[in-house]
Amino acid sequence: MARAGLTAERLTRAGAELADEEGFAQVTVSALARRFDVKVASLYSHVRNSQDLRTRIALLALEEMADRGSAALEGRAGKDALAALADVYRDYAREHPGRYAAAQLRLDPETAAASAGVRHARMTRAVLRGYDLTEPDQTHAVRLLGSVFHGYIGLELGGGFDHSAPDTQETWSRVVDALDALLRNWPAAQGD
Amino acid sequence: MARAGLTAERLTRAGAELADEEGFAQVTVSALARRFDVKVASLYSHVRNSQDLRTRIALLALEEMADRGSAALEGRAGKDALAALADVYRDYAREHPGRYAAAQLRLDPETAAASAGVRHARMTRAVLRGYDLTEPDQTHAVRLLGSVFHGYIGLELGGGFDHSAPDTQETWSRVVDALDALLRNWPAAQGD
DNA sequence: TTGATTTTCCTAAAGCCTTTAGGTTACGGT
DNA sequence: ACCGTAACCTAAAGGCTTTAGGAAAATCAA
Repeated sequence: MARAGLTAERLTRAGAELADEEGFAQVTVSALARRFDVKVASLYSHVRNSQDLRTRIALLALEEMADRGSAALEGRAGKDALAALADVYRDYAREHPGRYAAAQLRLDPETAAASAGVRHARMTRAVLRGYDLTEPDQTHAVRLLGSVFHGYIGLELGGGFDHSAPDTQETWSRVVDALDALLRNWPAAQGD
Repeated sequence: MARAGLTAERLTRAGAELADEEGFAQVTVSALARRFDVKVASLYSHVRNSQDLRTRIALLALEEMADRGSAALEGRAGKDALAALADVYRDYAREHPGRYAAAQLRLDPETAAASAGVRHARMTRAVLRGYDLTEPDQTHAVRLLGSVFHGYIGLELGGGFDHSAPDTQETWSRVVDALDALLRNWPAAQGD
């Protein structure tokens, strides 16, 4: 019988689609085998195990987001850049909730260091170059931006904002405005 | 042979401990049965199913956090209240990572409405009373605070800050300072 | 073209988790 | 003491993961 043409890449891609359609938690070796109409054991020639599969999807998502981020940041600076990067993350999460969830997976240090995660860190710092922050404050700001993006998207995707009134798009712009105002006027360290 | 004295409550509590020790994902009906030295099927008299067990743990965590929050907010206002509430969440997450993870579980609307989640929303609004925000802005601010708390704690717990320099405690205070400054000086809606 | 080699995919099987059905047995109340 | 109601158990089916080892397609050489 003809072969299915399995490949780590094709499996990863199909896994990402599965994640977006059914949720990242539903990405299993078995489900993927069903998609390719192939026996489960066959996948193990291409992917080490279930964890490996999920990690590959995470890396794919990080890469895709980083690509979008780079493109969005080209030729932008200041608030423009901030808003662009923020939208990249939010839009990606809305278009690809499963992939976005995958990207939150905790990677072991070496994998993380070799991943597109470092590009993300660089991009955030690039945005912050548009503001006047001293070095230690820049790190605090990187963490704050990461927290807001990750936190907001997580809550919005999880339906945490479903039962309150103003629509989430409005809040999102106001949050970006607020971050811009904050970075433009970053408070000095408080005396104790 | 003597009975184990199972109860939905005891199972929930033990499940919460299991979550803190091994991670929320490792909370399974089987693991819990092993803890009580009881056959798996026995748990199904007290808990509807695996999902039900996890939901109960989530509700417990929400309740515990709300209790801490109420206590922390008593007699505080303004930045003091903001910092206190922020610390409640962060400290709880650090002490009880599994429970905290459980609290992120997406609940169906009725369950959520009957949960301590509403107390959390009330507490955040109470903190915001210490700042001068119009009604729609207050909602935006509620969402921003939720995002920052949830986002920061998620990243810190996930080890997202492990590989950068300043310690996370320092960043946390600066983030709270920043939020206070921001709320004190909330930017008006931007013209387009 | 054909034979050897490699790679792909399969069968088989063990282990763990979930969930349901139906049977015992311990305990509390009368 | 006895009786009914939990509480707990045995049994079994179904799903996912992972490994071991076999069969067949594709590749490449002579």
